[in-house]
Amino acid sequence: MLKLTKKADYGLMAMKHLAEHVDRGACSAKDVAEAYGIPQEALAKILQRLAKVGLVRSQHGTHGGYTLTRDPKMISAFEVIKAIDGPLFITSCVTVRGECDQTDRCTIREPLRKVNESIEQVLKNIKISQMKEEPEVVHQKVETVKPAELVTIS
Amino acid sequence: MLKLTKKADYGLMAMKHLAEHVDRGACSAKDVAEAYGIPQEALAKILQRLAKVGLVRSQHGTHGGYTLTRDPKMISAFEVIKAIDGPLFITSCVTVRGECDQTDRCTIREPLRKVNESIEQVLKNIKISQMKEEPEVVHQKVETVKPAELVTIS
DNA sequence: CAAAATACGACCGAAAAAGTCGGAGTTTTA
DNA sequence: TAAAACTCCGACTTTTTCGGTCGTATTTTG
Repeated sequence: MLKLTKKADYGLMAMKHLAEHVDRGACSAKDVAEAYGIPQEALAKILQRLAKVGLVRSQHGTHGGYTLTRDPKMISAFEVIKAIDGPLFITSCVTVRGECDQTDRCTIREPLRKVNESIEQVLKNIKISQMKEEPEVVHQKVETVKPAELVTIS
Repeated sequence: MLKLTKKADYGLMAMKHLAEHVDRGACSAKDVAEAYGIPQEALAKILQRLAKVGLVRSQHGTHGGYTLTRDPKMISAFEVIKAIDGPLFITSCVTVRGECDQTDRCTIREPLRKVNESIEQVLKNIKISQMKEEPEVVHQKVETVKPAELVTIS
């Protein structure tokens, strides 16, 4: 629950790897897979999806592989995750159509949508270039819901 | 991916329902289930978990059911979700032991842990009493990671 | 005692996730 | 230029998780 898939995980690792090796030209799926102990074919499929949405460029043949198409400072974790796992929704109520598929009596749709937006914002703010161990933190404004004192029930 | 389970969804709906009917005494699982079109047995099991962790109090027998044990202003969505789905981790790398089970070569563990904390904070800040349609938003400080300009790779 | 409600565990089918296999396309090189 | 080496690409299978159901026992009320 509320967990990234391993594919998204792998994707982020791969993107970070590519970001660290921009000087060395293209990295093959095999290279990246071996570097982190990821099944090669699994990673290949992930990189294919990233290529499809244009986050990386693929190169066939000997010495081929994948390269970033953009500065890693300009690529957010959100983009990578979305490309691999599809649009993320915190709850089954919040679908692409903005509709609650099960019942129209669902009353928590809107507040959860706000939470969803907050999480999206967090993921959009972290970039591939920041994916290092022990990043420092700053205080930054993120949209969240009103404190309890201001909205009451019954 | 990054989605709440339906169980957690149901649990939040039920908690909100209980919060709106504190005056009417206990609500049975059947009542709540019928109100939102949720399978009764499924919801019962969820309410049992909430009872186990002390978020609601259960009452056997005729006119029995469940009641909140606390002011809904003091119950966060995080507590409810955690009770139902267990501790939430944004990635498979971040386990209870803080260890990456698959490989120690994982290099994105720490940044994702920070993201995880940010999301926890968002969920801790939203309370059951706020679970109404169209809540207004405010700007609030949430810990997030450093902007791209300040941390670079390679 | 009978009715109403919770408590608990086992079970099953469907859906999603994780991983595997064979094939197609490029580049290199002899 | 043709074969070999290397890589990407898409379909398929296995495994796990989720969602829901059923059955039985227990507790309380009328």
